[in-house]
Amino acid sequence: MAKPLILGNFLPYRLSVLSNTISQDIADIYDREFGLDIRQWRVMAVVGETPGASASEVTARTAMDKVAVSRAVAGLIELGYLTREPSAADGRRSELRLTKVGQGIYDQIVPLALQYERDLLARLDAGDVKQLEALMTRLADVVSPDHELW
Amino acid sequence: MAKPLILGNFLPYRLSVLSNTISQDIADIYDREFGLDIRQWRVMAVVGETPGASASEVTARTAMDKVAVSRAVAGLIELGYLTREPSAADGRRSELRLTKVGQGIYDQIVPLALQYERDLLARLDAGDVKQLEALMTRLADVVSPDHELW
DNA sequence: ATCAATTAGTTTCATATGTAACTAATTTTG
DNA sequence: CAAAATTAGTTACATATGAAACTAATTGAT
Repeated sequence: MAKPLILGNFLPYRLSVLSNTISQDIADIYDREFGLDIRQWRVMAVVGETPGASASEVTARTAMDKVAVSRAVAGLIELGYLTREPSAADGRRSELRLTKVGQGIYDQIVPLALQYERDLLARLDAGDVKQLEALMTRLADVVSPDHELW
Repeated sequence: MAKPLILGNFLPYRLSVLSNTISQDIADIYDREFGLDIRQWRVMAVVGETPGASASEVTARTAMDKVAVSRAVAGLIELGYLTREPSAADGRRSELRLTKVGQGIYDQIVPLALQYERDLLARLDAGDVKQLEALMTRLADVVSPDHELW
């Protein structure tokens, strides 16, 4: 008989369930504490890292599509967490920056996110964490060998 | 200064991008070759493993919600890949089984899926694969310690 | 310099999705 | 055993999502 497929042992499935569970856990925190969805948070994370980034830079660095970025940005401006200024150098682009309020939110979320990550990794010892990161890097390289940003 | 958060180094983010990329790759294969979406395929995978399973068994074993299972089942019956018979023991349940045609599709997909997995893991040596599985199991146990099915 | 092609970003539209409400069958409680 | 509570599954509704069309600005080609 041919080799059977047990969904629960199938790596892509397990990875998907694991990742979705984690993403949902984190989404619940962001939503409960700050009323943000994951996409909005990702935009804030990039803009917080790189003030003045444009929407297309955010798109390139978040694996989000440009429509999703556009909507997340609109929502964040609406909330008063982001500003958008036309780029002097290129009239098509806008430069995104956190407002004072947005920076305050950002400064609160970052430690929460890092804490979540620490809690997650607390069950693994330091060597395992290194190993996990190496494995993920290699897998990411297999599935999207052209992408050098992550 | 507080520790910064670099999205591209943040494990939950990396996991999400990796998993979504893999899921999308696979979804493209199923869609192109058989016109199935991921949810339909997952239902077929469970029913193929466990003929006579009910929709709620599928729900429990796929991390899908019951509405998604209901719709996937309806689509598969429509396609002629699945049959639904009321359970003699419990009139609320239906027993799901692959049709001949559905079984033929299933028998074609399983090797494709396993091949994809093999290709993915081909870059890792056998010890790394074991390690990856162990790490995923431990992480899954951290994020959903109550779920014993995966 | 002008026209074509590309890029940034938004809007539109059709579909996908999840929550909640619902029906029907079963189990539990008293 | 009758009423209440639970469970299986579907339907309805409101929102989320992505593909494609669109506008505006820039770059490239001639």
